[in-house]
Amino acid sequence: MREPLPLRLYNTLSREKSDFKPAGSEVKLYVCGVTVYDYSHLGHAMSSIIFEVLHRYLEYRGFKVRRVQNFTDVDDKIIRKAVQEGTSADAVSDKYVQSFFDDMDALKIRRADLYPRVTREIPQIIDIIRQIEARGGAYDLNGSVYFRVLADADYGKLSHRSLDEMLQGTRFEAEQGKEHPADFALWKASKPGEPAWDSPWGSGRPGWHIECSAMVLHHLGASIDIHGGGNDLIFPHHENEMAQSETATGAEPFTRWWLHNGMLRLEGEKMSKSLGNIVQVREAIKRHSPEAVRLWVLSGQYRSPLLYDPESIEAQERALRRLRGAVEFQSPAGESAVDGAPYKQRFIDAMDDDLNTPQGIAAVFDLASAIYKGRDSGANVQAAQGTLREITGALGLSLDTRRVAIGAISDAEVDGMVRQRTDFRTQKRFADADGVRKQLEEAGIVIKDGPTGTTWTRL
RNA sequence: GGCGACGUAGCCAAGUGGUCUAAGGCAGGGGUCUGCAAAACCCCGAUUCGGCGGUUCGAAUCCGCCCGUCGCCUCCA
Repeated sequence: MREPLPLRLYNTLSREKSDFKPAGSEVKLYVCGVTVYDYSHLGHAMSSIIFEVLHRYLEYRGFKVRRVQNFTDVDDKIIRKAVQEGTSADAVSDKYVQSFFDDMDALKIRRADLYPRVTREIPQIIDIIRQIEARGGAYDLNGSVYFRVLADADYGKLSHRSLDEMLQGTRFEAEQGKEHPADFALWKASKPGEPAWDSPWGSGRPGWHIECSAMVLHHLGASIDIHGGGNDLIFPHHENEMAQSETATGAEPFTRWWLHNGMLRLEGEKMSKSLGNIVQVREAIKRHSPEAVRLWVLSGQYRSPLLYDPESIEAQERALRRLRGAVEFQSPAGESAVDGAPYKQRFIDAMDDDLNTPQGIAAVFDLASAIYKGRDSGANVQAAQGTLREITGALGLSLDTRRVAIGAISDAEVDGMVRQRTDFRTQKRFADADGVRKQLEEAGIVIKDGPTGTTWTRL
């Protein structure tokens, strides 16, 4: 196999693809997680799958990776929900942190190495705000602290907007006394009944963006390799996060590669909690297998928007059978082996080009096809089957699992019924044989009569 | 209003100057296997890339205009 080309990743900051090389011995990867005030939806799943696949692929290409994904567990919506439900903000966030893990585990998304939570990082947050203050990047206003955008000469560089452009056509919240309309809160003075912590500026809580800065700096350092999230976070969240972090540490760049995934849409609109057009993960997994959801997400390039359509996921369910079928059979012991290497090379080339998963998956299906053809001509395809498992594994796609419905009949029962049907067939009692087959079909078992006997699989 | 992305077969989706008379998946048609079957395997599929001009020896790929869809500018993966 020839020397692989370097992995290239598209960077929102530079607006172009460039050869990826981590600064140190391990890739520092931070992914913006969810605000835990409700059940997660498929958009969160999409983002989580994409950055998990990035993690896996980096490892596949020989990098060591440390992935950190945060939970934002203090926020207006959490507080509001706590009030509605007559409970505490902690209780609300605990509940949805747990449900996030349950959902992502159900989707077989490999967990990050660390999941920090804002409320456990308050001292670090206060430290950073003090550093920003010390560098003239912040000012105190009635117990709140604001970031001074004019103190940051290149503010706007991530979202590629000047302050003038940002102000055009938009009204920033006219907070009394702010030096500039785009100045944003690093620390919010406490209001009665809200969670609050002591600080040099009085009792209060962190602003929206500062938490991520603190968690990145604390757990990964002043400059990280990759920062990921949905493209709806580019502005203001990531823009502000970068401005704060670079002001606090003086280290530039704060993030070497900014990666943003496209939005999941429902009926042409972005799926979002505020629009109310969401499909919760816990609903989706009742209907779809984790593998099908993953293949569906990866069927598009991660920067493009993805349209939710249950039929599309269902189609992946059928496509998966092709892949599973290609590794399930025992290879003929023949000599002329099928060479998986060219397919693997195509896969790597595609993935190296900013994770072109659609193209990578095309190579996967072509390899499956070659395996089937090899089998039919009696070739030894064992090594090729291994390659297929290897490259699907790099996508986090397991080919060994099938949907087994709760209360499904046992393998032994199926085997018994299949034997009985074979007896009927031997006796040419086809009506009885078909009756058994129908029964099995209703239980989700598919019968296949081949030259070497009858096999069955669960759908 | 400002900034940006996209429009490729019935559907999803790669390809961004010649190897494209355009990957891969789903659906559809034909076939193999089978007692009949099968959601299993094999074969077939756009002379064409939203529209109109232009650049070029050559464009789905570059430029301009138009039409359409979407995202950010406010909480958001």
